[in-house]
Amino acid sequence: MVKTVTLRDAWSGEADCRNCSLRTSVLFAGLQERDFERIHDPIDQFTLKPGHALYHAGDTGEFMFTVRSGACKLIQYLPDGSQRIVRLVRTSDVLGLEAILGDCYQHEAVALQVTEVCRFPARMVRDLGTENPTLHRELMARWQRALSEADAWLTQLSTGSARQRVARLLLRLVREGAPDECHLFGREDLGAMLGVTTETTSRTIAEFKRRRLLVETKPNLFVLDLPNLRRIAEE
Amino acid sequence: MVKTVTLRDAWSGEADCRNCSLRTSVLFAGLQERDFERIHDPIDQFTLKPGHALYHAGDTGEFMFTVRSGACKLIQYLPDGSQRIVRLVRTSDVLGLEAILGDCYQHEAVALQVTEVCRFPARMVRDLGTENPTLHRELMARWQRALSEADAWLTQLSTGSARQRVARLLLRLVREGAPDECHLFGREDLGAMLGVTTETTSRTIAEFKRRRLLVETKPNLFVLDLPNLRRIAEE
DNA sequence: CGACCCGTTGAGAGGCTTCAACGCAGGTGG
DNA sequence: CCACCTGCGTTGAAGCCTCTCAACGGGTCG
Repeated sequence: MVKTVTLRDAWSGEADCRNCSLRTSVLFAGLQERDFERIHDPIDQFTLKPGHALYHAGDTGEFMFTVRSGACKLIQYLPDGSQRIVRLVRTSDVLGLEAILGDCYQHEAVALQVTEVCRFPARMVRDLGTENPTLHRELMARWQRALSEADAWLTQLSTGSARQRVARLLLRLVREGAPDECHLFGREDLGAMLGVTTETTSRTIAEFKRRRLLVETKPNLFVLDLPNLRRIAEE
Repeated sequence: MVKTVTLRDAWSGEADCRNCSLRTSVLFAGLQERDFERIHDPIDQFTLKPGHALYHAGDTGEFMFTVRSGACKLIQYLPDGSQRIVRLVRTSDVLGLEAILGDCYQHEAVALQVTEVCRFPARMVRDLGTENPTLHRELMARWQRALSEADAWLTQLSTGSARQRVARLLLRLVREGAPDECHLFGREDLGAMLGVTTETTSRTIAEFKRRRLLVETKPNLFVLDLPNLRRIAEE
């Protein structure tokens, strides 16, 4: 299911951070011109196909990544072999923070869609971070955000009935810009995010569709009935 | 249930960080003498009784805390009013990391046992951290540890049958020094950690006791049958 | 002694899982 | 070009697990 791909195959060019279109929202937002001059290692861009892994749990973490577009799931495996998705990483999020500490990756990172990422050496961030207070702060903020996300997954997506969980997940998947639209992933992945089976997920979503809480406009693109979904999520 | 206590009532003295018995394992492990000279604000110690809150979600986070002994639960509430325990904080752990960023507290922190904490201003850590690479690194490591804990709670304690969850929680509660002993909390708290009801938790633990997987030596102190509990946890 | 909290246990209902089957789409190969 | 296969979403039926509501006993504290 998960294809192990050499990143060589996915290479799509060298990044130009100074002129990055995400420059304001990205980890390096606070860097000045003199900081960029200190970046000597090349920063590469990659394009991942759905199902392809960016890294595996236990790999030595030499690199960190910024997601430019698309989405990745962070997976942890249970002793019995089943998997649980512990977080989603989307545009402008950072992958592999643990590499700064020299830890190995804690999850398997797998693309859910076509996903573009920038890769940079963790050592570079470590060095810049000790001298640049803005980056230092930004790093802590990223960790805190990841932690808040983790807590939210526990309280919102792993608590309550399957119907509530699905509703809460749908509401979390909408993005600014299209506040009532939502792109859905495969039922198996949704189930692994919610801690329920594929069948239960499918049944619940099918029921939502029948009740017009979800309307499929294009394949896998849904318009949400926000008020009623919120009601279900909270009841 | 949760008593809101002014910390004034729980004050138990001023800390002497230089001679702290936890000095080597605590956030300030890397501080040098010259760093301590820069600490002018007093660092107070408090002793909390079970059920008493250290801070509430949404409070402005001015302080951080180190747990010297005991244990606190970090609670988040769901829209319907039910609560979920998202993490435990125990000896030498840090509470309120988010305060460094100026965020308000994300959880309600409530003592599960008699708990001693040291309180220090977040601003102090922020200032020391920007100039002290060791502390800087230690802070990131603390965040990473919290994140790993959060992921583990999701995959181990919120996945699988109630029997598996209880077994995994028991195995997580043993501490170095007494590798097969474990102090249990109230059934309601255990349930809130596992995402199951009080009754299910009670039934499961009672069943474990009947099957001799748990033997109560003192009130609420249990000796564990590690091999068999591991088997249940992983099956 | 009575009130209360907490852990335990029972009975019934409901929800989720499990196992199985089916249809549909896309891709492959004859 | 079409038959075939495979992956995925859906649906059904049965069984099990967990929740819900309720009751009971032991302990503590006023």
